[in-house]
Parts: sequence; C-alpha cells; structure tokens
Amino acid sequence: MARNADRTRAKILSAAVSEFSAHGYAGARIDRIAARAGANKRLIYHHFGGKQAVFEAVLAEQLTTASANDELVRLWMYEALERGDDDIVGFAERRRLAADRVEAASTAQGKGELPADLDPALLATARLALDVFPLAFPQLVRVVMGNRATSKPFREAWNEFLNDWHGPRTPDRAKPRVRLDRDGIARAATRPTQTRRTGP
Amino acid sequence: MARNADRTRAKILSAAVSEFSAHGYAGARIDRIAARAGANKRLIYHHFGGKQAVFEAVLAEQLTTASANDELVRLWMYEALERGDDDIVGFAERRRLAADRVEAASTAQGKGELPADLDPALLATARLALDVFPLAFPQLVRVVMGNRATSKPFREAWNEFLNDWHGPRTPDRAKPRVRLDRDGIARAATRPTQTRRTGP
DNA sequence: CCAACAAGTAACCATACAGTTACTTTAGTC
DNA sequence: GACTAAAGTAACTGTATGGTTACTTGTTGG
Repeated sequence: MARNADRTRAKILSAAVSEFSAHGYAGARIDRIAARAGANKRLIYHHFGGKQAVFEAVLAEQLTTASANDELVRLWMYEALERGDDDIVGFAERRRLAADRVEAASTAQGKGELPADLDPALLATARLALDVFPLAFPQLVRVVMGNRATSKPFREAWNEFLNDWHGPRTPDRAKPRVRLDRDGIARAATRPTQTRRTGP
Repeated sequence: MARNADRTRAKILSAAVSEFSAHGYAGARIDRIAARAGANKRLIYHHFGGKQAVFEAVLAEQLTTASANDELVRLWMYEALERGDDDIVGFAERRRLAADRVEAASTAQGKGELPADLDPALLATARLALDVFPLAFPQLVRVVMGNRATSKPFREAWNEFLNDWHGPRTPDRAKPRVRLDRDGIARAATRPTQTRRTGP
C-alpha cells in the first residue's frame, strides 16, 4: 500500500484509543497498538514519541466528545484514576462542551422544569452523574438493583426516571467527531483538526 | 520482631489495598506491596499465592464497606474497568449492604420526601450515583463547574443540593470495618472475619 | 532525475517485574 | 530439648515490554 503518514498516524491513534480505553495506561501495550494498527512498532515512536505521548494524544482526541459512550466513559475513568484533576487535557474545549449542558439546564429552568433557584451548573453536573453512572459502575447497579445495567428492564426504568427527574436533559448535539468503523479504524473523511503534533 | 503469620498477612493485605487502590491491577507492583508491608516478597506468595489472589483478597475485604470514601471509590472504578459486572466479588454481602440504601429510600418515600410511585432501588441507585460522582470524576466536576470537587464552595453547594434533592439520604451506618492508620497498616484490634485464606 | 528527507522495517537491548529456588530461623508440641 | 512445620530471607530466572539501532524504501521539491 502506498505510504501515507497521516493515514498511519490516524490508524495508530485509533488503535490506541481502543487499547487505552480497554486497559488504561499501565495495562496498555505498545505492541498491541502496533499490531492492531497494522503498523510497525517503531512508527509509534516515530509519529508520537512514546507511550505517554500516545496516551495524551488519545485523551486530547477523545475526551472532547459530548455524548457519553462506553469507550469514552472508560477513558474518563482512567483519566480520573491516573491523572486526577490537575492539568486536564483539552480543558478549554471541554469546558466549551460542558457549557452546552449547563445551557440546557438553564433553559429547563426557564421552562419551569427545574427549580430556578439552583445553580444550573450544579444541575448539569448532577445530570451528568446520572448519565454516566450505569456505564461507569455496572457492578454497583447490579448490586443495588439486582439486574444488570445493560438489561432492558433497568435501561427502561432508568431512562424513564431521568425523563421525569427534576433535572435537565442531556443536550443532544450533532456529533462532528470522527467515528470508528468496526475494525476500530477512524474513517479518513472528516478528520478533526490536528492538534499538537507530537511526532517529528 | 516476633514472627506472627496473621500480623504479616494483615500488613501485606493493607499494603495491597493502598497499592491496588492507587494503581489498579495492571499498575500495582508486588515489590511495592512487599516494601510497604515491610515484608519479604516471597511471603506474599506464601500467604496469598500470587498477584491475582492478593487482588481478590483486597476486593473481598474492601468492597463490602458501606460509606464511599476515596480509596473505596477508586477500587470500585478499577473493579468496573478490569472485571466488569460478571462474577462480582462478595456479591451477597454487598447486596445486603445495598439493601440499607434501598431501605433508606423507601423510608423517605414513606415520609413523603420522595415520589412514592418510583422503585426505591432506583432512587437508591440515583443517590449513590450522586454520592460517588465527585469522588470518581473530579475532572468532570471541574470541567462543568469551574472549580474543584474538593473545593469548599463545590462541596457545600453539592451537599446542599443533595439534601434538598428529591432523593433519599445515604444511610449512615456504623462502620464496623477495620480502619487503617497513617502508614496504611490495619490496626490489629478488630480484624474482620478472615474469609478465604488462600495461603498455605 | 536525483538528492534529501520522511516513512517504514526487523532485529535487538536494557530493564522491570511476576514468580521461584534453595536456604535459614523461629514457634510450638510431644 | 529435639523435632517439625511454618515463617521468613536473599538471590535468582524467564519473559514481557518500552524503547533503540541500523537499515531500506518511497516521495517530493529543485
């Protein structure tokens, strides 16, 4: 196949997203990323610099997504566990995305769906907590509820609860972010703006 | 010092709690556990069998605690990430503890503090989600709220929100579990019942 | 068309780390 | 008090893994 640096970089990055999402930083293996990307291991160092740099690139690319999917929640968890809340990657952009959630809460307050006297950011945080919880802690759902977070009964009950809840809805926002196909390869079509090129 | 198998086992276990809570399974280091416990590495294999077995012992000991402290939440997170929701360690006992939370929700419903038409287990789950979120995802709190989850303004606002919230309180339950002193060494006084002695 | 530089490869290296070997010391029991 | 089994130690091993070396191949601007 014709060589193409951007394409290779993208393949590595998307393989890395899967790998870090699945295993976290300590558990992730450079060799697995290379194998999954169908690229030589050396190229990871060529394009990114090292394991840490790949991880940062993964965070920078993924953490600025709005909707809470399973893979993203896992990255959030590893982010919290391994990096804490200092030096948050992509802080400015993420804060911008969060503003949408706060906005949604504020709007709901306007419509009388939510108590007007509360800080909308607080309501947005609470809503996020409820959105994320079943994805983040399926075992606790199972312990408390008796059935699985992925089971139909729970999902339906939870959704209904969230709808009636005195809290703001998740803003449904078009997702312009890159999507992965079944092999975990990012489609080349609409690459997001290439921030921080760590490589050579 | 006089040799004492139980004591050594306990020191190893408590060192392991810190280690796994800090680094997860993949990131945890047997050598660090040994150093922290002030015990020879070989003794870990002597008393437990292997890394996996130590991890299981840690989960079995810690995950059945009621109150959500920082260390426990980290273990919950690693549990979710590395083990999912199949084959939950200590399921029966944890379910018993969870029943207290559900009970609290039910009581609150009786007092009219909560909508009576909802499943109390669902309300308990929601409450747990809100309790855990700032500990689990401090970076998201920071992104949405602007200030840190550990900051006084946030903690006060969040507590107030939880108190007014249309949801059940956390059951405050006497904690009979072993407590750790500053060195992370479990006090010998009231060891919990010794479940599953994996060692020789 | 041809340097020069980037993209790509395979084999290698140093290290860290889970687990083991072979041994010594101590506590308890008869 | 001597025997035994458990408790404890130090030094070692095999392997997985992050990172590197030394090299080849393709692309592109002058």
